[in-house]
Amino acid sequence: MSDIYENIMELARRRGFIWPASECYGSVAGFIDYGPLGSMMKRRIEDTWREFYVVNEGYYEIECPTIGQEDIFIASGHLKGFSDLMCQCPHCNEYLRADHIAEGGGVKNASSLGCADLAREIRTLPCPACGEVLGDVEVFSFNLMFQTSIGPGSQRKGYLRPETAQGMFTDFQRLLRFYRDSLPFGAVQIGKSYRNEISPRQGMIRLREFTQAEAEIFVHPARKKHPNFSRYAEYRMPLLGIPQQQGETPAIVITMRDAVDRGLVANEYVAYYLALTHDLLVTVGVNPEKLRFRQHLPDELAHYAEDCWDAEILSERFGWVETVGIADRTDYDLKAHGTQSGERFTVFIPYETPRKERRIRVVANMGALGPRFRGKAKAIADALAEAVPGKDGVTIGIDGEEIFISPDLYQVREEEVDVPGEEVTPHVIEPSYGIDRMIYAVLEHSYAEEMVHDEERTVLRFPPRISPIQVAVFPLMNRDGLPEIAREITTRLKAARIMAEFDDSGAIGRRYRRQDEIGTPFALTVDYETPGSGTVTLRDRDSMQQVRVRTDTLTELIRSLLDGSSSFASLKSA
RNA sequence: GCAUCGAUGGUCUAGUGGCAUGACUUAGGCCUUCCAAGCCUAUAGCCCGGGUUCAAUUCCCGGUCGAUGCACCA
Repeated sequence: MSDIYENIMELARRRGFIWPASECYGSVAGFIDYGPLGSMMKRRIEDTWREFYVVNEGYYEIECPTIGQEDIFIASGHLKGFSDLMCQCPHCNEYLRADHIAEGGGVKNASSLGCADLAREIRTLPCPACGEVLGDVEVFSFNLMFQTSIGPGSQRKGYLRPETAQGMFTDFQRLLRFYRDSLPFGAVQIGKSYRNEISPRQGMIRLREFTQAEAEIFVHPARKKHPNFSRYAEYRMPLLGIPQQQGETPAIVITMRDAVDRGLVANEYVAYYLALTHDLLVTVGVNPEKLRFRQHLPDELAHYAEDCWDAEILSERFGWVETVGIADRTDYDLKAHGTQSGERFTVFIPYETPRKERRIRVVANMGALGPRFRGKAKAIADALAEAVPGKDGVTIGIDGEEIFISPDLYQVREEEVDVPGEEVTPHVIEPSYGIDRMIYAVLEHSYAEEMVHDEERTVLRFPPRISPIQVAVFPLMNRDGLPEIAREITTRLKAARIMAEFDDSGAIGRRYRRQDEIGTPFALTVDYETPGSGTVTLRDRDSMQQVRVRTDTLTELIRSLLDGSSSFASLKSA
C-alpha cells in the first residue's frame, strides 16, 4: 500500500528534512538525522514552543546533562519502573514478559518477585507462544534506559535520561532561590532523551533518541487556580474525558471554564495547559480537525497523578498518536527526590499572620539523667521530646531496650509559640511534548498533492513561521541585469534576518514548484518591470496568486506576512 | 526479538552467473517575458560481511534497514 506516509518520508529524505542516521554504515532503527531543512524547521517549532512557555508564561529554560547518575533514577522510579522482567522461551526463542506468564499461571504480584524467584515460578508453565512447558529458563530484567559508566574503571553507573523532567526536579532548590522563594514558578527544558525501545518500528514516531520539550510548573497544592486563567477560560475545544470514553460518546466541545466547573478537568492549571497546548499545536501547523485531548482512564493513570490528558494527533498511517502529555503529578517527584537525597524539596509558605499554637514540650532534666544513664542520656532526652508521658512517667525504647523514666527526670511544659508559616511540598503540573512527533504531524497535515494544469503539484502548507525557507527570490530571466537585482534583494532580506533563498536555475515554474515542495510560503520575482517601477511580484504558495509590491518596503512587508500581522489576501497590487 | 516479504544512481524503476536499463531530479550550456516546456552535455547506482564459482548485483549463509503479522511499548 502506498500511503501518504511513504510519500512524505520520500520527500523528507529527498529534500533534506529527515534522513536515516549514519547511513554510510547502515542505519540503526530508532535513530534519525535532521537534514538542513529539517533542522531549521525543528528549530522554528522549538522557538514557537519557547515563545509560548518561556516568553509568555515566564518559565525560564534550563539545560541539564543528558547523562544522570544512578540516584536520580532510583528516586524517579525509572530504574525499577522502567524495567520489564523478560525471558526467552528455550523452544521457540520468543521473548516474553516473565511476570505476565506468572500472573497468567495464578502467581500473585509476580512483578515484585526477583529474577530467580520468578524463574522458579514459571518453569512449570507453558509458553504462551508455542505451548511447550518453559522448563529451565533465565529471567532477566530489561531496562529501557541506556546505561553507561562515568569515568574510567566503570565504578560509577550513569544512565542516559529517559526524560528531561528530572533536571527540573534535581535543580529544584536552585530554581526556588532563582524565583525568590515563592510559588508558583516553572522551568522548562528542550532536549534529547533516550529510551532503548525493544523494537522501534514506526519511523520517526518511536525513536530511541528523541527531543522533548517539558515544563515543570510548581504550584501550591491548595492553590490550583492559574493566575492568568482568563486568557483561556473561554477557549473552546473538544475533550474526550473519562465519561465520554466509558460511555463511548464523542468528545464534548466545551470551554475551559466549564470543563473545570463541571469537574471534567481537575483544576485550572491542567485546563489552562490543555488550551495552551491546543493553541500551540494549531499554531505550528497541526490540523485542529485531527487533534483531540483524551483523558487517562483510571487504570492508565499513574497512582500518584491527580489528572492526566494526552494530546493525540491523527495520522493516516499511525492512527491517534500521543504527542503531548499534560499531568498533575502532585508532590510525587519532589517527595521522592527529598527522600532519596535527604535534601529539602519544600517551600516555606509564611502565614498571613503568624499562628499561635499551644505546644506541649517534654524537657529532660539533664542534671539527673546524665549521671544515671551516662552514655544513653542524650538518646533518652531526644526520645522524651517525642514522647507523650502519662501521669506516672513514661516508658521509652532505646535500641530495643525498654527504659522506664519517672516523672522527676523531666518536666512537661505547656507553652504558646508563634508559628510563622509551614513547609509545603509543591505540586507539579507537567506538560510534556514529543517534538519529533509534532514535526511528523505537521509534515503529514501540511502535505498536499493537487492537480494544476494537468500536472501534479506537491506542496507543504506550513504556517509561514515554521517554513525553513521564508521567501524565495527569482530573476524572471537569467540576463538583462535581473539576477543582480534579485541578488541585491536577497541580501537585503537576509540582513533583516529573513531566511531568503536566491534561485536562478531552470524555468520560473520549476522554481516555484521547488519551493512549494519545501513549504516556502512566498516567492518574489524580479521581472522586466522591476528596474523601471521599483516593484516585484509576490507570489503566495497556497493560492499561487501574485501581486506587485514595492521593493523599498519589502523587508517590512515580508516580516509582517511571516509573523502573521498581515495576510497575503489583504494585499493590493502596488 | 520471532515469522514472511523486500533492498539497483539523489528519487522511482527495468534487468541479469560475464558491458547494468529508462524516467525524473541535480549541475553546466543553448533557448525561454511568470507556474515542473524543449535541445545538448555532465555527475551519479546493484545495502553490508562471508561462502560457492574462472567469474556473484544475481545463487547460499549471516547481518543491517524497511514493510506486514505476532510479541513489547512513557
